[in-house]
Amino acid sequence: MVVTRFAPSPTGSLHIGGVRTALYAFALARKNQGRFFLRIEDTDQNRFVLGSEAEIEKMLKAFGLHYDEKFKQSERLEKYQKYAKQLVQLGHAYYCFSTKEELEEMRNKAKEAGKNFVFRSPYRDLDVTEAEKRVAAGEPYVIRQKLPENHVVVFDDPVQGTMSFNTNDIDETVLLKSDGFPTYHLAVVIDDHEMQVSDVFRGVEWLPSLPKHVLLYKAFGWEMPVITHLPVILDPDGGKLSKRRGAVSAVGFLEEGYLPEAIINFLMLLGWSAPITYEHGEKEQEFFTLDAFVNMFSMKDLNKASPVFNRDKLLWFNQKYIQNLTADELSNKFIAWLQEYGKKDLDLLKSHIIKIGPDQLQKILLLEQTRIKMFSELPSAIAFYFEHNGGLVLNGYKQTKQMSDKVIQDFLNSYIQFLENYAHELNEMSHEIWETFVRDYAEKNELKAGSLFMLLRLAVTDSPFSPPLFEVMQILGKIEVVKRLKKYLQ
RNA sequence: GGCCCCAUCGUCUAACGGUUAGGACACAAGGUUCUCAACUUUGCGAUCGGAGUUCGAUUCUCCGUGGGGUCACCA
Repeated sequence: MVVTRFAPSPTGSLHIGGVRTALYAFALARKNQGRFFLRIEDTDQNRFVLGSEAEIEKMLKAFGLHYDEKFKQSERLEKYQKYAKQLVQLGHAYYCFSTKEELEEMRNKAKEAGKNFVFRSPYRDLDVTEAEKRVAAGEPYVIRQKLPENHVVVFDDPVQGTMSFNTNDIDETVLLKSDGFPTYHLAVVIDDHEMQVSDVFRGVEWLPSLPKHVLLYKAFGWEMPVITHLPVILDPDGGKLSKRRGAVSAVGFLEEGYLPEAIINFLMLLGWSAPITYEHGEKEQEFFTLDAFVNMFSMKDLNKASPVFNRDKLLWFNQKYIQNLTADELSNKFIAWLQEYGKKDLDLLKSHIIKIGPDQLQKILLLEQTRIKMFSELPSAIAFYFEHNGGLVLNGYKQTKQMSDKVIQDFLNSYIQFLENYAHELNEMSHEIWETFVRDYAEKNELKAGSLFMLLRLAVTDSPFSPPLFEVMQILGKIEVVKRLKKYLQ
């Protein structure tokens, strides 16, 4: 049975790269009707961040990456200690009494001398009973892995291919810390074995410590899972994805108003391509639902090179996903976003939205649907429906600068009259009647229709950019439109 | 610096050893249009360099160059 897991540590916000790792692990498990576990790697007491675990779970849920079971390493401490001691008995580990400070000094010396430092403890060949005596006497200690000398470890990775490492280049790493907690190296091996994990996905940053893990499996006599090292996601500026250009955490993207579906779709394509063949010149499919991805997923389509995180492309995906929302979805998701991630300064907007009701909100959002790329643009885009300043210089714009104040006043007056003479609400007026009025007026007065439209736009929306004017005015209603226009009457 | 890895348009990527090296994002120009968008058409644009192997290398091998990862009692 295929068993995969996602194993983040609760040391802060979940990185977007972590979501991608989880996505692949999830996909492999689901595709093969296997199991997908969440394992919280909380063995570092110093870096523990409260609330981090809850956030990880919340994100997995938001992205649709549902897990079958959850484990926590901190709840399994005795187990690690037991295995560490077993390793000592087997001669694959030893008690070490060197202090952190001593080690640091050795490293610094080697660095100054321009030499590479590969740690070999003075205690590695100490008699075990002797060592146990010192431990029993209360001396602080760690348990270190004992490596064979000049031994080549060969490993095969589905994505990275075959790699080999020499133990002479590798430190004898700590397996059990002096606080009794295991390090990652010990804990992963034990847990993956005990959870019967068949396939591991993790970042390439683990590659250098891979031989340690291989040797541990050997020492225990356990069968190894297939381990796949995923390339890191790079920043456009080089190096790891950095915060300078926007969010890097999963929540961060949700806060900015990206849809989980869009993010996950973008993430799929970052290092994976669909096994579909196309005709020469034919457009390729790049929209995939999670289910479609799971069905198509295969290790062989994973890429080895490190991709650069292209925010423009993500934004484009998000725009497309927003465009494809139904009116209900659009308003529901926006309201959910406002409630979940809307900051304090949006409280006023929230109350406005509640006041106008869902039908009116939907009309407003529909007009914005093709105009925004993420939800965070929406509050400022729709603010004009609720607040109106009316302080613009109407002929201060490219389309209106030819118009004198007199011309503007005349038009405003007759337009207001036109509205007031209309017996019903604007909803009942046809677009044609409205547009004909403006165009006829322009013609009679030798004006450009475009400049009149712009004039109205400026007066009604406080902005030279807005959704189609007539639809906006229909939403605002006759009374409100007239009120806004009258602010410009002298 | 040691060890490990990578290399196709600016970016994500496609291409049984044989293609005018394809698609997408971005960018530019045109169309549409009451503004901004959206939509649409077209354009720009790549096999890192050098040796091999081969009738023929983007594809295989080696060497350079460039980039990345990692060298904790962190994961």
